[in-house]
Amino acid sequence: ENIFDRSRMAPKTPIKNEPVDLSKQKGCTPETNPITPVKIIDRPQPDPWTPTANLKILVSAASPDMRDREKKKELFRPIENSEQSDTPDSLQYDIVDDSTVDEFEKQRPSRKQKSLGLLCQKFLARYPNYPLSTEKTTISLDEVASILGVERRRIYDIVNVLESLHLVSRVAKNQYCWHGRHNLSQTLKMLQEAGELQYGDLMTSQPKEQDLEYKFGERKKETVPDSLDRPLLEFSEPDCISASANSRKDKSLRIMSQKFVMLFLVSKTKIVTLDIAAKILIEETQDTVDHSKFKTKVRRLYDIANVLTSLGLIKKVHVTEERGRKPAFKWIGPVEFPEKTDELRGHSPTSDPLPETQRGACAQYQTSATGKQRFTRHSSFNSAQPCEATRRKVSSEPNSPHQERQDENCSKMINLAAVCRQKIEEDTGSAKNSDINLPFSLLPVPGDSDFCVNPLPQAVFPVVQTDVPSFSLPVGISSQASHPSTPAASKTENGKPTLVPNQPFLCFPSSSLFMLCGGLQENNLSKPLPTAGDLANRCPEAQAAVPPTVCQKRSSHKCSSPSAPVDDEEPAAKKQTLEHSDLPLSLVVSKKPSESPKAESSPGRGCSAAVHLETNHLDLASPAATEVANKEPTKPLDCQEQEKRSQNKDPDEPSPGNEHISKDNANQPFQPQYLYVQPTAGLSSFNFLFSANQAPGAVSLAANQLPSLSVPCVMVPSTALASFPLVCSPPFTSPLSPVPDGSFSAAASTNFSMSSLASATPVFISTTAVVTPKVSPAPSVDPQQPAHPALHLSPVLTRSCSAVKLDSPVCMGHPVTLLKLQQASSAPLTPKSIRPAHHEAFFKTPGSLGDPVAWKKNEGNQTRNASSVQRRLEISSTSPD
DNA sequence: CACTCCCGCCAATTA
DNA sequence: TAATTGGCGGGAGTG
Repeated sequence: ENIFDRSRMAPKTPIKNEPVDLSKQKGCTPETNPITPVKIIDRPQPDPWTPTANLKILVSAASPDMRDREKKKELFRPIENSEQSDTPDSLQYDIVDDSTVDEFEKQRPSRKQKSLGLLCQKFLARYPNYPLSTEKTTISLDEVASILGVERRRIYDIVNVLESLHLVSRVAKNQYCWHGRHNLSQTLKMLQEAGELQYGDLMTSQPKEQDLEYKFGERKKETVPDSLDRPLLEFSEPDCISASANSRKDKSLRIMSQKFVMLFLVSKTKIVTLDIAAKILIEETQDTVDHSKFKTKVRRLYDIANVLTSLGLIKKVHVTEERGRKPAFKWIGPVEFPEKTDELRGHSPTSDPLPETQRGACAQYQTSATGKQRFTRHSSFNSAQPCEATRRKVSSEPNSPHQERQDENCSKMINLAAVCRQKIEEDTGSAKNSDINLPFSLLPVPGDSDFCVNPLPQAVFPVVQTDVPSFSLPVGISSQASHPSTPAASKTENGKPTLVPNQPFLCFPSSSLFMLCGGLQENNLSKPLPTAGDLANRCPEAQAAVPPTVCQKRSSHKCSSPSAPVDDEEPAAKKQTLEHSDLPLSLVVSKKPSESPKAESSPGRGCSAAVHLETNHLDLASPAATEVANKEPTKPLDCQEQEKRSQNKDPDEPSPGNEHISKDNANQPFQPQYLYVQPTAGLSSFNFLFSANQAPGAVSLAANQLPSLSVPCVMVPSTALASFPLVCSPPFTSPLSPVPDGSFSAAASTNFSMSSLASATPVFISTTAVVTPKVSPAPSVDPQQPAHPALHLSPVLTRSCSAVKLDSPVCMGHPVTLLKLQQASSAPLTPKSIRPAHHEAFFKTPGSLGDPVAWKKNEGNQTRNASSVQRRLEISSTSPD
């Protein structure tokens, strides 16, 4: 601390600048340090002020290796840091900028500055949310501690929590492996499931947490106690089997963290008060609850909460109960994945996705995106696991061979998705945690897909048909789609895309394609949609309340995908509803959350994908959908999702351009259509593509004119994509027949719209976005190529697309680019796709600039702190603005 | 005063 | 035995 003082005095100014000082400090530090044993001395002080710079110096001195690492890290930081955004506004650009921060903080290291939350942010800033699979980042505790200028003990606190969520795994002594959030959704899902088993009764049964508390008190012991640790462990480390030795570790922060998260996931309100959590946790551990224990537990919970807050998974709120006001935390992370998917899933059995695979896939994809290697590393994650295994135990590996295959195929998609997510998240994340963070998760998607699958396939097509006469195939497609419903089978089958030659539709391998939704706003509206009605009923409020325009705007902005769903009459309503719900969501737990009632799955998704699905269901569903819809879960989900979306979106945001578009769209018959393809079961990680329905609008192309087709989104399962080429036939005259690869489906879809429109261009754009897919090998069917696979689809498309879109895609290298592209497309259509926006973004092609704007707005509004990357994207994409 | 939660002692584990 | 992990709770900072 003494050191700090000095640093304060003099160094307060940005530290970085002056290495010299640092060096000096070093010398000093040892002396000063004497107090603490060895380690402490070196690093402690310097850090505080200019954590990074000083630390680095110190570190470098300490070991060359560290230096190198640090350098590397630094390089990354700017890009990766998006996370930071959440917290410190200033930080956004560079974490590195400690200097900036320092200025504020320099003055004195107040306690806040030393907070675990802040420390965690710094920590997280050093690593990408969605690291490319290729490189594993290893984390050296000593190094990090020195860099961050804290004692190791603190790093343990952070790492333990992160580990509980599988964001990192311990490889060896002092060595941790950074995984990022690729598996987060999966992990959360697991936790949710586990939580339901353990706490479900309590949480669910009780309307309010308060009640829960009471109940907990009663039940705690019963339900929780024994199982707690074990299950948790398992959850936490699905991969790894339960920890071998439970000893102390079991009860530690790691477990507590998981349990704590479980409580959120199980809670309807998504709000958990500290005292309740403490009680529950204590119970688990022990029956006797000493006051002291309680206090200790609460302390730990604060520690955990700080880390989770830094991750953007929860935020602090106050719950006012009868008793009084209590400190509590609200879950603002994704919620959907787990639950209900099962129901839907029935079909897609498999999907158990292996986190690993997903990861690998993602990584692969990314690489591919980069344009380089593709699949080079599936294993990366796997390897990671081993690490964990070493540490703890190895787990059984669920993975089956097929999964791997899928992985490959899917991986592409997944990667895209992952990339998109990252981008999105980054973008949004900074601004807003809640929605942003995990919008898509590979996992969730699958689940969604599942839902969708049943109803969707058929429904979708029909819808399309309704909307666009041109689509002759829809039916056929739908049939195909239905097949896919069974994931496993499909895979084997895959490869064969069903093509409908002239059809506007895309054909996916049965397995691959789940849903296609077309939303026609107006037109569709007219349609009788049983499902929609149902949906609407469910969320009647929303429907009524939400002004269409608004929704559209949002949708356009945010995500095409969501919007797309909206397109359909119902969807819009839903969206609206969602919005409403979302908006209302307030700290107060009870109220809104309740709405989402069960949204079991819904919430989380965050993923646009999920949304899509839902929407799709609704829309598509009309026929089948209704049935599906009937399923309670689905509905709620939809609602929730919508809500989420809505949340994400700000109604206000309206990007001018987008708005226009959206309006136009609204006016126009556009129908956003989504195509959702689900990967085979194996995919658990899914891929989805969205085509932006928005595209039409977004594109500005004449999209407005073109209203006829807009295929908002296409989601394709990775597998589908990869293995099967999707075929899109040009709906209309324009024959797009060419089929984009699965990956492209989105593109293809867009194309349709485009084609129909005549202004193929926009569509193409989307395609371009798709381009990334090319990464994937697509076995395909399509002639398309790697280079511009999607483009090939239609001649027209090819031209425009290839030329234009592709180029834009150039950006591809980074996910960011992709996003932008997507964004562009999105704008117009969907009324609200709040969340979806993300998705949209993905899908959106550069061409549709308008959308990007929307995005920007959305994100920008939402997140002030868009990460640098985000900004970049936005900027580039947003040019329109 | 209550809420947070930093800090670091010191025990359990591990190398 | 030394080092690493990490439980734990005193007590300080904040409002």
